[in-house]
Amino acid sequence: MCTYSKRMQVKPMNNEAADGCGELSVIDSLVQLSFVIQSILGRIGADHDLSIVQIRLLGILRDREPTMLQLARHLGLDKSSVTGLIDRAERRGLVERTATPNDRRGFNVRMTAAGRELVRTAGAEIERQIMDVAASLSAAERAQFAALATRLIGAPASGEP
Amino acid sequence: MCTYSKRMQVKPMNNEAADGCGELSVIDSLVQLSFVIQSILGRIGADHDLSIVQIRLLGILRDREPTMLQLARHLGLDKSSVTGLIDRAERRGLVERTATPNDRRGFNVRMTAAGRELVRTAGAEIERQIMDVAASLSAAERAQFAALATRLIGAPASGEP
DNA sequence: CCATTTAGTTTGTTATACAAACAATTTAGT
DNA sequence: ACTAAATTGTTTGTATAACAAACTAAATGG
Repeated sequence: MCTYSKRMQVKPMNNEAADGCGELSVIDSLVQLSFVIQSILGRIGADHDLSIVQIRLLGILRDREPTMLQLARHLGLDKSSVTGLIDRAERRGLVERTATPNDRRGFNVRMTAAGRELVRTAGAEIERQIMDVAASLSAAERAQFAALATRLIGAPASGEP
Repeated sequence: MCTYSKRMQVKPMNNEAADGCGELSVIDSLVQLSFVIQSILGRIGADHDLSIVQIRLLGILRDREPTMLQLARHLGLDKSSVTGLIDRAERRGLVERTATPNDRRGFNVRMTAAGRELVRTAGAEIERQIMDVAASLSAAERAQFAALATRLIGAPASGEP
């Protein structure tokens, strides 16, 4: 038997690895694939002292300057968690709080030049490593995969409105 | 432009959502998909007071009784981290340390009945929610997706031997 | 102009992860 | 057999991460 128990693992225990296991179910393949990708993100993040949440933060700030609360919503975190997240990022000079025009309470969060630089290099590494994974498919298959995955992502995911 | 900056986000900021964005690149689709899945795992885990690592732990223990060190390797954690992980799981009665036959230093870690019960219910919920996501594809497309994903997972992922 | 929201921070608690130092065993070398 | 070296886990100290509840300051609505 080779399905269920593998679902939660990044890598199978023995080296009767992915192939020795035949075709995975959609569910298993989705879960395992997510761990493979997250593990790449985590490893490259760690190389640059970035957690996955920080990587996501920088990704969001790439073309936006949201308020703390907007960040909290988009990251799915409590606002108090975002305070700490931004504190640490700001201490490292990756990000800065700027005053908002109309509201003297809130800030907008903006990425600094240093932050952009870091995103650029880390992003390139991530791109490279994921491309390595994707290289096991032909160009046509990759396109097909991307098309299917895009539709999967489009699904409401059983949460918010 | 709609590719790069979206890569690190779970959900796009505005609701010009996934569709409004056209086809994602393989890289973007992989990263986003991984966040969708991880978010499901995280949410259901949270419902049962389980972190994603704990979910993985229970998944591994489903059909194995590894030593602490084996667990550390398979989870990609330091051995000292595993001590804490197992301590907490043991305190909750999900897991227990058992003596190993030949080595008086080490233990094997075994899931308890309570642990199995929890895995069963949480696993079913995860399965359901991921199936909801997968439901946006036809059965044939799901099979196709699973086939492609299985091959992606088979790729060495640029780490260990 | 006061009552209520709203935006963020502070405080306290818990989980998580690592590294370095340590204890107890096992394994090797001779 | 007996010591030296390696292995298995735990402990200790530090940092990040996340939450919830209490709190401050500013905006909004009657």
